[in-house]
Amino acid sequence: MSRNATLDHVYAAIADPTRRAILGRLVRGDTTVGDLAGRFPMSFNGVSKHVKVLERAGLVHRRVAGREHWLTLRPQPLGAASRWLDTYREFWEARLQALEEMLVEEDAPRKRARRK
Amino acid sequence: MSRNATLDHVYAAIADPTRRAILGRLVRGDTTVGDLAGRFPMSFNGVSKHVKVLERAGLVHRRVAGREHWLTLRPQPLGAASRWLDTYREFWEARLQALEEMLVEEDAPRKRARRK
DNA sequence: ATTATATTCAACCTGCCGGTTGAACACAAG
DNA sequence: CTTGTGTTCAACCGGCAGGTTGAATATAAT
Repeated sequence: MSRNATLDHVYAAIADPTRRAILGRLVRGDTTVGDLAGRFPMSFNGVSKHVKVLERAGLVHRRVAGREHWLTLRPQPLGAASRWLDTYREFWEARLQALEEMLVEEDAPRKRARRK
Repeated sequence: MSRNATLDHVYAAIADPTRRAILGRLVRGDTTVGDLAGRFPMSFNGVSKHVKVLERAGLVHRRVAGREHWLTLRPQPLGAASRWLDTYREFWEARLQALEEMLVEEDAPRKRARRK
């Protein structure tokens, strides 16, 4: 339950394109809030809030250095998120649904006719 | 851009524990809205809304049969979600961050002292 | 000391989310 | 045709999310 709360936060965090873009920048190295703010069509405070959401989800670590706040990617929670998705991997990989539909809509009528 | 909108919907959909539980039920076979409604401490309409969110994200397909609505898991969008996460896999697997921190907080002071 | 820079905090707005209730609709069964 | 069942639709509510602005805070530069 408390673990699920974290999973909630992580998925909610990466559901926003701005925040995914921030992670995309952070994966190439640490940076500051101000640097990020310059990269998005949004107020400084808007970006600052997004960073806070990522922090709450455990995806970003903040290190205060003088008046600048340096941000580091913390990718581990993404590992947990990916592991939950893995439960379903076999299902989308096999794509049994699509195959089954083809059978239902094309072959099945023939099969039924044959059985009769 | 239009693909990202889908990714937004998928992550937002699986950020809710009730919806993850619905997917967990659906992976074991098709079922109806009413059946799902019986499984959660929530009104029928509450569950119905969650199903609609999953549908919008392309994770559930609805087939109307008489007065019942049968739901099928559509796992493909989870594949897209997982693929985006894969970009970060190497980072959380290597866990270079944790190692680096240990160095910074333990060895680095000694190193600095030695250099002086 | 004053000014400029990097940032958060607080308040506010709009709109969506999770949830409820009550009505309406569609179909099945008597 | 009437009644019961499975479901959506519409309206509403409290709260949170994404965004803005304005002020406050802390540090650096002059």
